[in-house]
Amino acid sequence: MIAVVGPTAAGKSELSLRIARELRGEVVNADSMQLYRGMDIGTGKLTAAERGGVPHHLLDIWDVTEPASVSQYQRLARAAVADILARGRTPILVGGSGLYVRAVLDKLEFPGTDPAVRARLEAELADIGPAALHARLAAADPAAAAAILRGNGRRIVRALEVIELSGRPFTAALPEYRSVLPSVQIGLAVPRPELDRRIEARVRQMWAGGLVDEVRGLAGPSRPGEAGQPGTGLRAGRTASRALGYAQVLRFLDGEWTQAEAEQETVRATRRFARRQEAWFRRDPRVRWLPATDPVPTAVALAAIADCAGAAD
RNA sequence: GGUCAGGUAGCUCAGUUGGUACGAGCGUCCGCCUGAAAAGCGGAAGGUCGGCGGUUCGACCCCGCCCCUGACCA
Repeated sequence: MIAVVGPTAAGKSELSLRIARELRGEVVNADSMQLYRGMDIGTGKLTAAERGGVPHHLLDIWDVTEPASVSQYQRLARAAVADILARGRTPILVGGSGLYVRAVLDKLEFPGTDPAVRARLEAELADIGPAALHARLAAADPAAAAAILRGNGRRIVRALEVIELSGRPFTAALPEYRSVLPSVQIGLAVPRPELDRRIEARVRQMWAGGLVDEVRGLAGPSRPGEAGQPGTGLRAGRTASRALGYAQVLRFLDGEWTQAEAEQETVRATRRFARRQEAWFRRDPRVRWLPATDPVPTAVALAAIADCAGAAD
């Protein structure tokens, strides 16, 4: 299979469409936020028309109120890939969510989770603070404690949860990159200044293109502070409400920020995100990087794919 | 022309009764990342403290002049 990765605004979607047409491929989404129904403008989701007949899988599978789950995504995405392969077509995994890409491509297994245990640990975190929990983790699983920074409450909680549920240490170290099936990863590289420009332009386009209305619609009628009925829509979503653009529009709607501030914040946050994406993919030695020229020549991409395919692991 | 306030990290600003700038936030760069990952966490690099001269053992903090910015008065 083929994967197209890279930072936001690099042109992954556009390139994947052309590759799909050339190779009789079908796209499998690996963008954590495009998994949400109704989150279209802000996630840069291609419209049905833009997809131009190329089948897309794993878009719009979750309601904005549902928390995301890499594990569930992994199951569904792998099933989609298997199905595509079974039909003799080429799966093209496209997205900028590093963990999600690896969940599909690599030998990754996620230990279980339990809402009750999770809730209890999170309450403790809020109560006792990350340092205390980290100390407990150190006693239970020294290796995990060493790998997780003492300030990272989120990961400490998860580690403790896994230990409690499995009765075994939380194996935090995921060293080698082992693919479960032959694959080629194409990364789109954009020079920083250019990337920053693209991001700003993209964000402005989203705001001009109706992002505020989209968020308003997803947020539903209830507003915090207003008569009861706490979050029925986007605000109730632990994951979706934090998405780039959406979180900022929400704060604008709440009067916390002016529209201009929210927009600027979105640009800033997106740039930070793009750097994290680059860092994530950069360390994967299997990624074959191509300069993300405005349109990446289809021939160049295909040549890179063919070149890598021979040595695919 | 005069008065007052201010000129300290790329930006916004703290700070020192004169003794190596404890700076902070943001930005930048880098790293981490196993069921929230567009999230979460961490590290680093950046300053001749506006310029010149003076006082002093020693000045970013005192004095003088100059330059710049803002407000106000004429």
